Amino acid sequence: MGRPPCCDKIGVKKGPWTPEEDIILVSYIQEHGPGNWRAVPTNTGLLRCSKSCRLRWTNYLRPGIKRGNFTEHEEKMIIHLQALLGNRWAAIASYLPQRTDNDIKNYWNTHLKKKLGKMKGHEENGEKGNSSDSKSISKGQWERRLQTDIHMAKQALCEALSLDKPNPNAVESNSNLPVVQTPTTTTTTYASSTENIARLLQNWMKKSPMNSSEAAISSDSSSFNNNPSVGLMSSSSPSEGAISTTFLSFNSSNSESQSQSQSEVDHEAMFEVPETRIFQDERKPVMETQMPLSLLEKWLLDDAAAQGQEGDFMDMALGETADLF
DNA sequence: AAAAATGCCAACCGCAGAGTA
DNA sequence: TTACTCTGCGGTTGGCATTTT
Repeated sequence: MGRPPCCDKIGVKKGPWTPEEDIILVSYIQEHGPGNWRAVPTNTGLLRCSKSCRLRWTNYLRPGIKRGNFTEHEEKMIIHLQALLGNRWAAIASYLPQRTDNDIKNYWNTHLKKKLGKMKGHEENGEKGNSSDSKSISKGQWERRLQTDIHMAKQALCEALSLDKPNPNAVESNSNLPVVQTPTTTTTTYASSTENIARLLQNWMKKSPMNSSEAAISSDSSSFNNNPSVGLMSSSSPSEGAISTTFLSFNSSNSESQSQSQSEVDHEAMFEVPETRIFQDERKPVMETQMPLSLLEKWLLDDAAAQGQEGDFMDMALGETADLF
């Protein structure tokens, strides 16, 4: 018996989402929280498969997503992370809390790959004289890189496990984070759509007998706490107080790490509506939103420094990209 | 101004792993 | 243990937008 299709192809709509569909989906998630995607199409009447709903939410409708141009720093992050992690876009995206894996993947495929390709070509032209040397070096570097990747994976695992405990450095290191700023003024065709959604959503909120925060509180608390670290804070007692604490922690973590960027991000104005911000980063563990860059930079900088024999890894990684900027 | 080429990105597809009965 | 469902992930593609000819 073959694998059943993820959804019944008959009667399932495909293609771009309409603002109306977005509203329905957002409204539903606002009430029930993300998750249980299987139930979404049946409960909402959307003629979409569950996968499509999830994808739409995680890649587009989820609050806290930054759209538009990538900053120089984000570019560097992606390039370095791609060198470290390969095409594991979800893992890379976890270090760029406001970006989706799809976004990063697209950006890599459309911009950075070419950029690096050009760079490489340029370097090869410039270094024709000692090409044999560089070949042998690069071979050795590849071996070292593999070893380093393994080492880093181990280290990451150790660090991730240790992060289950409260990390006093997390907030502090967070303050050192370069603030990711993007003048997201890109106006896509969809922007107008989201504005429509914003308007309609606001109407919906006004009309709704129960305001959104109440809806959020009255809904299943676990639905907001898909991520384990948040769940730890409130799952033991899904009381209103506990949930409020969770929301506060959401907001505080965001305001600390993203206050500047948040204020500058003008996209998706609808999600600046306070009620909806409770969704912030529902997909990303708080741990990651609080200290993604510090951890990464720790790898990038400390690890190489601590292991003198592998110091050229960073040289290589940075050297490959430094001239890009 | 129109056609062709290229770029870009939202969305789809299929596989794999985790969870569950 | 097994079969099944659900979800997440990465690769790919279709179609719209923009640029070039």
